[in-house]
Amino acid sequence: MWRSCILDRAIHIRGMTEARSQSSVSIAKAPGPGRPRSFDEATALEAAMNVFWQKGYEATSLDDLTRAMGLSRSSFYGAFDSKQALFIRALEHYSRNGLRGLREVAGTAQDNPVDAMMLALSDPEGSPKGCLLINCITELAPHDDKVAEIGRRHLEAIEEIFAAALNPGNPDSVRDAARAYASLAIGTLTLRKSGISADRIQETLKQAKTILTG
Amino acid sequence: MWRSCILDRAIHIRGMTEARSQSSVSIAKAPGPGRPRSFDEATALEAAMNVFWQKGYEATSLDDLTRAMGLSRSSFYGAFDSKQALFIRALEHYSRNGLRGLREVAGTAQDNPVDAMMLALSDPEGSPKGCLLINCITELAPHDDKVAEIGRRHLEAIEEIFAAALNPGNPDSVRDAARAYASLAIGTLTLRKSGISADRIQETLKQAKTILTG
DNA sequence: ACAATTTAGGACTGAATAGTCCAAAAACTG
DNA sequence: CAGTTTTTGGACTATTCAGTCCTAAATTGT
Repeated sequence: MWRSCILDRAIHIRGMTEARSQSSVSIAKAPGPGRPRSFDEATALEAAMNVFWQKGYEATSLDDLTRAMGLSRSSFYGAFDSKQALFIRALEHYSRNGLRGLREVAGTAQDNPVDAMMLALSDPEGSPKGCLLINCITELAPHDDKVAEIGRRHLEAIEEIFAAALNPGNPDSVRDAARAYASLAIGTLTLRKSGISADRIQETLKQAKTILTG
Repeated sequence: MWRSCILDRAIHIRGMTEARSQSSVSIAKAPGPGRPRSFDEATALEAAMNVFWQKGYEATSLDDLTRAMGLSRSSFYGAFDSKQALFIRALEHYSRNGLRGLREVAGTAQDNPVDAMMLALSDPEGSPKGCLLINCITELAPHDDKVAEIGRRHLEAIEEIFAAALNPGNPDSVRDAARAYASLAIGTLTLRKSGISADRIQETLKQAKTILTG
């Protein structure tokens, strides 16, 4: 459903048969008695994630969320405990999907995984929404330990994928280089957000590549 | 008064003789009749800037601002028209000071201006507050044209300084390389914000340098 | 069909928000 | 000193915020 930034290529796991669909985080609940939910939790989570992605955490109101998710306030608080808790779940969902997508990119383009990863991460084609997690690190990490930790883990995972692509035999030897590549990708996302055209980002990456490899 | 991120090394222009001190943006007002202000506008602006820098725009309340600036609400609205207007002035103040500091760094370290700029921009020593303008681009640029424009101009100016340092004779020929350096610096700020230690940032920059120059 | 159980709708709450207003005080000018 | 102008403190307002609560509706098991 949501494209842009290959880091988060959809996949959108629907329920296996019908109603057992659930967020990959929470354990599926017994069908039990009582009125069944009229919404899909995973879909709602994804809708919420997109709102956070577009507006940031502070600027997103509960009305924004319930509107986008198609939920009443009761259902919202019944399924997700609070704005904060939902936010954390959205971040984790994003990170999980993004890392899977990135590994897929690195694995598919075995001729030049680093270039493919740079292109996917900086996402020059997509809308300049940036990366949700980087947005949130910038907005919240200094004041929210949980966000900081999720962000740090996400970035470390990206570095690890870079390191494995740079030197599969001995990834530890290229940790700093991997971090440099990650920094470059992150920087281009910010440039893109400031309004610089996608073409220029592409040129910048190409240029960086020729400098980096001599 | 405010250190961290050399991009914004203070300088703190106080009034020339005594009371004529004023924000470098607004024109000094005639001393005229009436009760004089009990605060210095430039100092108050700087205090406000630091609050925005620490908390971001949305998370900063008017009480936060007036407390930090030492102003009553009346004085606040008398001197600055609104939270938004003050914010824009703070951003412009920051950009002006930061670019001056960066030019100074580039000019002083004539043996290796690029390295000096990278170090100053990524500011591994300072607290991980990041760069105010980059924070704001990430938080607001997609929804606020004015912020986007200030941010874009700031980044373009940084690129220009890099280009001049890379090839003083023909800066236009190294525009993309300059942008690559700027991206790298921006990326390290985000890494730093996520909690990665200053030492690792230094190592990453050193590594990037050896890759970049062969 | 009936009791048990869960969701849904939306009114409601208390706190926090940006911004306004006014009376009193403080300074300059004549 | 008197009059004018400006600043100041803080009370006030209208709106929005996240979160609660209660009633009605929908579904299950027996």
